[in-house]
Amino acid sequence: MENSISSSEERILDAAKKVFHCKGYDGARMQEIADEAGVNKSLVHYYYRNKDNLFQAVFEDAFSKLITKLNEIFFSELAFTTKIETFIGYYVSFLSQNSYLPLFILNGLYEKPEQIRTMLAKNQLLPERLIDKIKKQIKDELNLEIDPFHVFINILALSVFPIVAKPLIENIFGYSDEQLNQFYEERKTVVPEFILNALKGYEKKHSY
Amino acid sequence: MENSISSSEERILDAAKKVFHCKGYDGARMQEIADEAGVNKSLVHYYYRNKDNLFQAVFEDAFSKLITKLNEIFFSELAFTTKIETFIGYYVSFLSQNSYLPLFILNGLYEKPEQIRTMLAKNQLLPERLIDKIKKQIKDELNLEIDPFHVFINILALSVFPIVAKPLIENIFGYSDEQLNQFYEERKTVVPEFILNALKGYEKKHSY
DNA sequence: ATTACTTTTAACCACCTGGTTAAACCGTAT
DNA sequence: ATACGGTTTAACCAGGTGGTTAAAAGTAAT
Repeated sequence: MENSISSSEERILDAAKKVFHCKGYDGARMQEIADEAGVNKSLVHYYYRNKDNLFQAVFEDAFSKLITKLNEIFFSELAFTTKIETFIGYYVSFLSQNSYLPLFILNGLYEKPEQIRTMLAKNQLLPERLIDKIKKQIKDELNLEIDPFHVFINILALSVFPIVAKPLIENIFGYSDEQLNQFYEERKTVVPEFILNALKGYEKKHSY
Repeated sequence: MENSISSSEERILDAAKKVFHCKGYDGARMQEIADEAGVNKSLVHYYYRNKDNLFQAVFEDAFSKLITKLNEIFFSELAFTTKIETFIGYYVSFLSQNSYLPLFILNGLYEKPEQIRTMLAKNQLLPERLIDKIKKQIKDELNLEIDPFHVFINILALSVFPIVAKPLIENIFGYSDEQLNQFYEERKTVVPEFILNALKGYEKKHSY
């Protein structure tokens, strides 16, 4: 019973993910989602009252998928350098296989920025703690004088941007799918190396 | 005469920029653009036959605005280290004052990636030359063994991502407008420092 | 078989969308 | 004055939009 009940509902959610991820909120059509799920359009409204509700379900799923793993890795007991390697390895892999996700999320955050904190609460996340953890590790393990927040954003930027800019890289430099995947594969080692090299530069005292 | 003719057309284009930048192609309404420009909707169709045309005009403007300056700086005769500082300083400034632009462009590239090369041609840009130039400078001036393409993407990532992720930073870390601007201001020095520190790590021989 | 319930559908609706058309407007040269 | 060119507008349209409704189909207990 539960299987057949949720089967339709799940198929609708899966269909909604496909369509919303690719076309965004405004570009998505309820009819297209219904077709993709192989059900009547009314059934979509039956399970998710309206477009907003359905979109939010899709968005929360995507957001928590990304943020949960991030949180998990950064709160683990790994050494900071290992942590960076682990994070980038995982994120570049996951994002390059779901390359539509980050842009989808960034767009959603622009449109409804107020709901971020609600979502953080739902996933029991406290960003301040995360920064504190990074700060402590940078100081205790590496003895660096650098703003941990900039480090965190840099790690994120170097991992996420190349995925978001996929069509740019693809077309400007005429990369094939294979070449692009190789490029992402390379980044799993290049980026951690790049970051750790950068951090070494802060071992001595610095002023800015 | 020319002033009054172009006045309407320009006001329409300006209005279209505002609306498309914020709401994207699908979210934008021709009526809203007309209202924003203070003209009848038919006049929008009179000057720009249809929505696609108008959007393309807006997109080309935004794209060339960003790519032209990038090209100019990277092809200048500055030393590579100065070049990085100049580029990041300019881009962070420009983008933080036009924070909707990069996401707008990235979305456009996802939707119509095939037109990138057309646009590059229009602006007389050859990406291969750009990478060659960077490659030569990295080798001649700094004697580094590192893939110049990754360096270029890293520079771009560290400059652009924090702008694209503005609502994330704003809301996750509860930054006010002032704090956010200060954060961007800091990045003008932090990011070049970070990159140059990273590059130093490649001065000796490396293998990967 | 009947009942009571959830799931699924076809038909429908009010509204909005991009786009068209034909007429009005306006400056200017004749 | 009027005829002519580009400019601007009101009115209109076909097709699509999210969403509703009421009836049908399925399911399980009695």
